[in-house]
Amino acid sequence: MKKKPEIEINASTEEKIKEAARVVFTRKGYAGTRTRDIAEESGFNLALINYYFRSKEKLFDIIMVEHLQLFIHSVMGIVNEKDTTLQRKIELLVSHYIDMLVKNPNIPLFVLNEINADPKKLVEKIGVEGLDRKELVISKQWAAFAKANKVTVNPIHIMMNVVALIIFPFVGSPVIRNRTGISMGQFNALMEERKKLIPVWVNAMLVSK
Amino acid sequence: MKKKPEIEINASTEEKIKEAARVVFTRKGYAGTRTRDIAEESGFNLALINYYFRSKEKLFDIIMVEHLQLFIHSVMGIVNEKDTTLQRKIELLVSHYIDMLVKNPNIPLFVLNEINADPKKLVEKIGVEGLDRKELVISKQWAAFAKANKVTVNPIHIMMNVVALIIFPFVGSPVIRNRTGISMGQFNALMEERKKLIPVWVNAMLVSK
DNA sequence: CAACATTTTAATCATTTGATTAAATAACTT
DNA sequence: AAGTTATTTAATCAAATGATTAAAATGTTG
Repeated sequence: MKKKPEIEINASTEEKIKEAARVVFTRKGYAGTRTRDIAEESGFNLALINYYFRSKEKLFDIIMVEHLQLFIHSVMGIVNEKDTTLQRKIELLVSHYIDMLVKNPNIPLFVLNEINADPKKLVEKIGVEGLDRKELVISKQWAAFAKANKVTVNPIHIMMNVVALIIFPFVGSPVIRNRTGISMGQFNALMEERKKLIPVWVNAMLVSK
Repeated sequence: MKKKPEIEINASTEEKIKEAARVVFTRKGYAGTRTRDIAEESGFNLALINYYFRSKEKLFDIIMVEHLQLFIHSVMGIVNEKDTTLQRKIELLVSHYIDMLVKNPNIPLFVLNEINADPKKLVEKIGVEGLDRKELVISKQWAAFAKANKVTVNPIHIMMNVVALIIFPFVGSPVIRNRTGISMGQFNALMEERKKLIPVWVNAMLVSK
């Protein structure tokens, strides 16, 4: 027989192709990516891509699911902690996501795009349909906080705002950099500042009337 | 000779094709759009598209420039008013943009995408390189406001935040709707609320320390 | 209506692109 | 080393796609 293949054919080559696919797909999107681009980026022959992943779409799905999981799984850990306050969770989420986005600034636009292209296709692939938002620890914390502080605003607004303040600068980065003339380094420095600023802003929103 | 052609060949057909192109490009992006999709959407033959616009790219450029101008020109009017306060300008911008986005919810993702695909190509096409931000009325108003209220935060943050709070919900709409389960109608109602909320939130940010 | 210009179409090209195949090379096992 | 399996490649296919062409249909003018 053979030793162990079966599952892991050759982690090295396969991973190189995936990495190349990640780069190209994330930069150009599904429709904008040619299988040949991935071949070139990976340094391997075109047929290799199909040998390992059967089709462009299958490879894409793998990359996409990994991105989404990176996005979602980590958040669940924070959001469902029992002994972390609502405010502290926001601080953690902001800091955690900005760190991640500074390293992978193209992910948000890519993900938003492809979700937009086929909303239902992707939701099922990440296994989050099953969770009831109302059961999340953070939901209960919000309810308690809202009651105690007489906050009447729809929590969806707050959710949108937190996510918007974190993600939007990365999505709009080319426009922002062009309009303001700041460098990539300066941009990242601003993002670093936002780790502290966003929680303060969100707090200010909550107490504003 | 001929009557007046030269410039306006046939506004009706040409405009129908442009409208179809607008719809398809905005929904699927440049790479995701087939010239045949536009033909089908417009109801005309494929060759007509090339007859009127020579190529897919030329047609795309026209649509894109129109979108960007819709986005930018209107803002300039508001931003450069002499007799409107900073706070009032924010109210006007928010209200104006949300109205526009409720009608054209796909524009932001489309524009962000294509700018990302080729940042320099688009900037030149809208004729905004020439304007000096420091000379804008709103910039001076900001400087005065910041001094009077001892606001030290980089105004780029505030700019990003205002734009983020306005635009992000539309970019993230599929995710938001999926996660929260709200309908399109409820979503639009929330956007309507935001016209009043965002200025309040921005104000709260400015006075927060 | 005749002559001409404009508008629209069907048919066709040449590339691009996702995918397959068959064969060559490398790696591993005994 | 021989035999077997895994990996990689060059060559090729079929469908999709942007674009062109030549001709038909429609409209306009004198």
